[in-house]
Amino acid sequence: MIAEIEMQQILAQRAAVGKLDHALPAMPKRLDEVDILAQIAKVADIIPGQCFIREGDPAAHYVLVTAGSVRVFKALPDGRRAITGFAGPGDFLGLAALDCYATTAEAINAVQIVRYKRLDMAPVLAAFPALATLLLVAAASELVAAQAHMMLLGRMNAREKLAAFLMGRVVARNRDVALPLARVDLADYLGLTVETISRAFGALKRDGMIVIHNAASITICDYLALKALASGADPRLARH
Amino acid sequence: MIAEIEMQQILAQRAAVGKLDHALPAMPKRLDEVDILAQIAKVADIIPGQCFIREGDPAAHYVLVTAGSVRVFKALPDGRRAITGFAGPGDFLGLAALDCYATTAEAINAVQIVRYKRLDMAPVLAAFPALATLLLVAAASELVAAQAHMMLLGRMNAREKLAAFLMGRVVARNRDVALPLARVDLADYLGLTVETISRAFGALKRDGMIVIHNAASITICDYLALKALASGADPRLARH
DNA sequence: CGGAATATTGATTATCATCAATGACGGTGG
DNA sequence: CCACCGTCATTGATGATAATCAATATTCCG
Repeated sequence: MIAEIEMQQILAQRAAVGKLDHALPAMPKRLDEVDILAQIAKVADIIPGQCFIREGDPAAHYVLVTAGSVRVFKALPDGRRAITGFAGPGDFLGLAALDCYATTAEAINAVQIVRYKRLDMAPVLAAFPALATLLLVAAASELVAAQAHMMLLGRMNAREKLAAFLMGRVVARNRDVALPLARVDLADYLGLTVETISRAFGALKRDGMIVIHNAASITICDYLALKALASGADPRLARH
Repeated sequence: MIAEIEMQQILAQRAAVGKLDHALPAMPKRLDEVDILAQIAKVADIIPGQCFIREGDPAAHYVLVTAGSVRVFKALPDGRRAITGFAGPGDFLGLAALDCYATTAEAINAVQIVRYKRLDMAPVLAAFPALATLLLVAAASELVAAQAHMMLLGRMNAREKLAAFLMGRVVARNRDVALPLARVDLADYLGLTVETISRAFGALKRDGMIVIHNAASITICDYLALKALASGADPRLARH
């Protein structure tokens, strides 16, 4: 859900290495930025399950994910959890923060990140406005995704939520969808329980919209029906 | 929910006038920005109920609200609606847009706006990086609010949602809360129906947390209890 | 004052959560 | 290689919460 800005990824990966790649002809104008960014960047490896951004902590860094998958969430005192999104290579974390981080970020598997000190960013942004534009686009993308998700959480039923999620994971025209996440995470992302997720999967299967190979892999059969469901054409389509 | 950046407001209001205010000593360094902004700004008056940003339309402008209240929402084909936020003077709209606007913006009452052509913004941002930072902060604020709202929509029950909304509308230590919006809007904002909103109000009243003067004005009695409810300390606190 | 729009209250139903049990999967160690 | 155990996913039975449908109250304006 967080925008994948490939240029940022390129910048960060080079920053991660800690030196410039003068040989790359595609973006010779960016070298200075990379140079400066590299100076304020720190690479870190995160082990699966580890949390590397904590809700409420002072927001000291922007964090770029360069490898692995991350779940981003908020939690209530009594343990209820809402996953606000997932992040992968090229995604920026820490954009949604003022003084403190608003969310917690946790590694789903082995993750590599690059931290940029926020304080040090100001002069960089001033020197390289294109970078500011990139950050702005990244923030805008997240915002667009967040708004779509608010509609999903507030106004869609279980089957529609699941259909929308599945549609969002379709790559190209391939109808095999991979679900590399646990049911708990899916539930906390869609605002449901694991049991309801299971039943919604079962319902979509019964209606011939999908085939379930196993918990982590399904195939879409009736693409149009699933799409109609996901787009909220009619809540009655989503019954039983 | 959308950040109120007073400097932006100042800039826009001056831009709206269409000329510079050389007499203001507080921010003499900003005059050039204002000058340029004024050239790409267009003021517009919006009558109550009118829609001035439409979901799906090409995102041609950034829009700054200078007067009045705005509701920002997404709609499904069958009419279901999710209000993603409200905007007032000083709030920026159109940040959450890539190619097209992701949401619709509608005037609740008489509204005045200033439109800035997106295309024309690029050189301005390049020339005045501080402006880019302001936009970034505005986007970050919206993002923080959006994430909090996702938690609310996905994981809170009706009474908690209402309590959280009320807490968010408390100004200073004043316990009189104004609700200048219709129940339908509140319902679409909290992901509930008007009936459930009514009953949740009734429940909070029965529990002695609030006093309801009329549909548009309540007073908080038990501030701590309401706050505990709003922060999601325990869902059982929210029963009956 | 009257009538429309809005809000509340009541009765019932639908959806989803909860509690509980079973089943599948994956890794470990015998 | 397979039995065992723990985790995760599914299925079932029941209950709670909120939606829906319907009827009244209230407010807002002309």
